[in-house]
Amino acid sequence: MREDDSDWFARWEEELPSPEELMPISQSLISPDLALAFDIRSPNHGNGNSNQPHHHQTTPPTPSQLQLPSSQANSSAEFAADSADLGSGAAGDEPARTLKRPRLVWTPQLHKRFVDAVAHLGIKNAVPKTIMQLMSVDGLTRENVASHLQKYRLYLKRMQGLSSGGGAGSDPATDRLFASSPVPAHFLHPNRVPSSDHFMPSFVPIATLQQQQQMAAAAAAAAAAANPHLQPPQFHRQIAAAHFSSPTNGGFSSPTNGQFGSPTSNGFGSPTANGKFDPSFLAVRQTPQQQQQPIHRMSTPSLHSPVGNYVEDLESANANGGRTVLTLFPTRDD
DNA sequence: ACATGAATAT
DNA sequence: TATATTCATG
Repeated sequence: MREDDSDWFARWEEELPSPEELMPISQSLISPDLALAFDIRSPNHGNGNSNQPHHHQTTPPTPSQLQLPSSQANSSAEFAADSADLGSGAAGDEPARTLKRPRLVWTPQLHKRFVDAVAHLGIKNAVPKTIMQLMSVDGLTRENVASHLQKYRLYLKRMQGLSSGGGAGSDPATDRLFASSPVPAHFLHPNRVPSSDHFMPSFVPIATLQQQQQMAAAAAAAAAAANPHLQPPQFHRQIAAAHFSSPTNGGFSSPTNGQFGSPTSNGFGSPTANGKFDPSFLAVRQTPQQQQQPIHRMSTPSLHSPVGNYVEDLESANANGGRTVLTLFPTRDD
C-alpha cells in the first residue's frame, strides 16, 4: 500500500538476472532443463546420467517461457541420432539408445487419469501395464506408472490406517498430489471389485514412441499456449497432462508460503493466472495406426471395447467458443 | 521372456 | 521429496 511496495517490485525486477546470465551456454537456446532432460549433453561424459546445470532458473511466470517448441527441435534431433544409432564409437558421446527420458511430473490431471484407470480396473487388476494402457497417455511408460502406483499404494495404505483410526489427516505437503483426486471408496476396501466396467476409452492404438511424445507434447503445448483458458476458473480439466521437467526445481513451490489451495478438493492455485504454476502439457495418445492388444491375461471385461475414441479437441483454439471438451472417461467425478 | 512390486538410487 | 532404476520373483 505504500510506495515502498512498488519500489520493492521495481528493484526486484531490476535485479533479475539477465537472460545472458541465465543462459551462458550457446547451445542453451533451449531451456537447460529440457536440454539435459533429453540427455543432450556435451561430448564429455560417458555417463548417461549427467544432470541439471543446477541453475537457479527463477523461471519467470511468463507463459511464453514454454520451452516445448525448442525442446521438440532438439529432441527430434536427438531421436534422429538415436534411430540412426551410428554403431560406431560407443564410448564417448553416444546418446544412442540409452537415452534418458525426462522426468515425468505427475500433474493432478495426469494423476486423475491414473486414478480413473485404477478405479475402473479395480485395484486387483490394476497393474502398471494395464493402467498405462487405459490411461492412454502418449509417452507414458510402464515404469512411470509402476513407480507411481507403488507410491499410490503406500498412500492408500496410509489412508486406510487413518480412516479407521481417525486422526490427523495426511500431510498436505506430501499428499498434495494424491489429494487432488478423490480416492474411490473401494480403494480402501480391499474387497469387491467394482467391475463397473462402464465404457472405457479403450486405448486407441498406440505407438509408444518417445518421439511422438515430444511432438504431441509440443503440439499440445502450442495449443494450450494459444488457448490458455478453456473453462471458467475452477477446475482445469483438460486432458491428461504429461509434463516433463527438471528435478531440481519444479519451477515454483515456495517453501515459505503456506500452500497453494485447498488440499482436499483440488489444490492448484491459478494455473495460467500468472504462469506460476506448471503449464502442464497434455498429450493423450492418439495415434490411429498400430494395434497393440497382446493382452489376454486379464479378465477385465472393460478392456474389450475397441471403440473408444476420445480424442481431445485441441483445435478449438480458433474459435473462442471454447469447446475444448475432452472426452476422458465417463467418470463424472471431477 | 516378460511383468510385477519392493528396494534402492538419483 | 518425487520419480527412476534395479533386482528378485512369479
